[in-house]
Amino acid sequence: MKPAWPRIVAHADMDAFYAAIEQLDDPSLRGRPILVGSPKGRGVVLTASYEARPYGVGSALPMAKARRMCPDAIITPPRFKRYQQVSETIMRVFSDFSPDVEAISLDEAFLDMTGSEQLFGAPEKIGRQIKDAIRDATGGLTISVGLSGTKYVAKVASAYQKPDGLTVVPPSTAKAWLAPLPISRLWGAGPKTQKRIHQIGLQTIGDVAAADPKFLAAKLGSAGLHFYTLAHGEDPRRVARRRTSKSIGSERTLGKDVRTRADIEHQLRRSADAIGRRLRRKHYRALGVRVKLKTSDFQLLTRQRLLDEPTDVAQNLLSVGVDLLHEFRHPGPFRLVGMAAYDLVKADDPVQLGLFQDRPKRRNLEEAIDRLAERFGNDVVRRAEDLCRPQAMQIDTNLDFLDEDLDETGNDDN
DNA sequence: TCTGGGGTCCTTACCCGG
DNA sequence: TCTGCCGGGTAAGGACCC
Repeated sequence: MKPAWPRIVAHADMDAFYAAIEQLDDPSLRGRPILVGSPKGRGVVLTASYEARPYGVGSALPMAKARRMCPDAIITPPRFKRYQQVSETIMRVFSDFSPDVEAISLDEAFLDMTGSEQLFGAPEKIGRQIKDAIRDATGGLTISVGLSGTKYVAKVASAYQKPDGLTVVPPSTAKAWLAPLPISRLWGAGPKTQKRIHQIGLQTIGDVAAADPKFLAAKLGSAGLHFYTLAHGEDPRRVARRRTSKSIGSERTLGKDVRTRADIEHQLRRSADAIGRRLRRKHYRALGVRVKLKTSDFQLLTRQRLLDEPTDVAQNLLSVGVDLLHEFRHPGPFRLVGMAAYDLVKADDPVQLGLFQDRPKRRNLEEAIDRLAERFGNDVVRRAEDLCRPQAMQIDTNLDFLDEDLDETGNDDN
């Protein structure tokens, strides 16, 4: 069988994930409008069931407002542990279809299906089988699937006929298929950017495709060229497994704004404890601490600092955080207090840990590995890493050869 | 009772050393 | 020695995504 498309990318996205799980677990909720989110406090709707959406409610809407718009809705607090469980189930299903699964969130992933037609048939058949497998594995949850030749088009396709949708866009027709869609379907263009694009007179993705790329770059910066590429149905990004986290944070919007140093420090301690626990569980250590305060008028302020030594101890994070508080000039009050650990190194990776003081070298190493992963696949690189680690420990004083490798492969990007 | 919490990436400003 | 320029690194903020 000859491959019909050069690449096959699937994007699979669960329908109203949290709300659908609540309805699955409690049959009395089925067919009724559900809002998942905290019923009290200053929260927002995390997910609205499809029965609630005709009332105009959806994700990110303040809960208080959503209740007014949809008074009959049943509000259920989120059960993230349960969602995590179901997520593991669906990710396992995805991995039955492809070794290259890129999880975007709990309920959404890209699957590189290139070369799997012998196994699963044509793209449409692949999509059907994914949908069926998810329904069987979860006990009835539905998923929407999009298939095309690039991540971007697959992503737009999966949203095209939600819920329970299946949309196949052959790469040869991708550009024409995208053309009539509104700017809001440009992945990466949020409210601010959409407004700017409208202001330069463009309404549809087709308008962006037809525009002069130099004009787009002048108006939107590097994002302009990116959108131009997407609008042509092109997207060089590969389906790639997430490697390592860049930061781990914990923040909380308080029921009541805080002003005193003691109250703020109390919140910081909560965050530091949570972050420390997650760092240790995931075997990370942090080399940077960032404190975040949001004023009552929604101004977001941050202060950060690099550490001398990597840590996963809450008390260490906290003492830096408390110290950083002195650098904020704003008198408050604050509605949110948060903290994040950044510049993470793997505690169980002696190479990374040994290099912790040499940030540039560490970054080079990470970049080089990413490039290799892109070229040869994640599994090959993982195995190579395992093989090389003991030897790398011996030569960790000199990793300049990696820079040379990067130069040689530098042309492959385009 | 009007605006979450988890992240990522990009831009800009500034400092510093060569 | 002074100045300008450049590039790297860090910090702060902003936009975006789910």
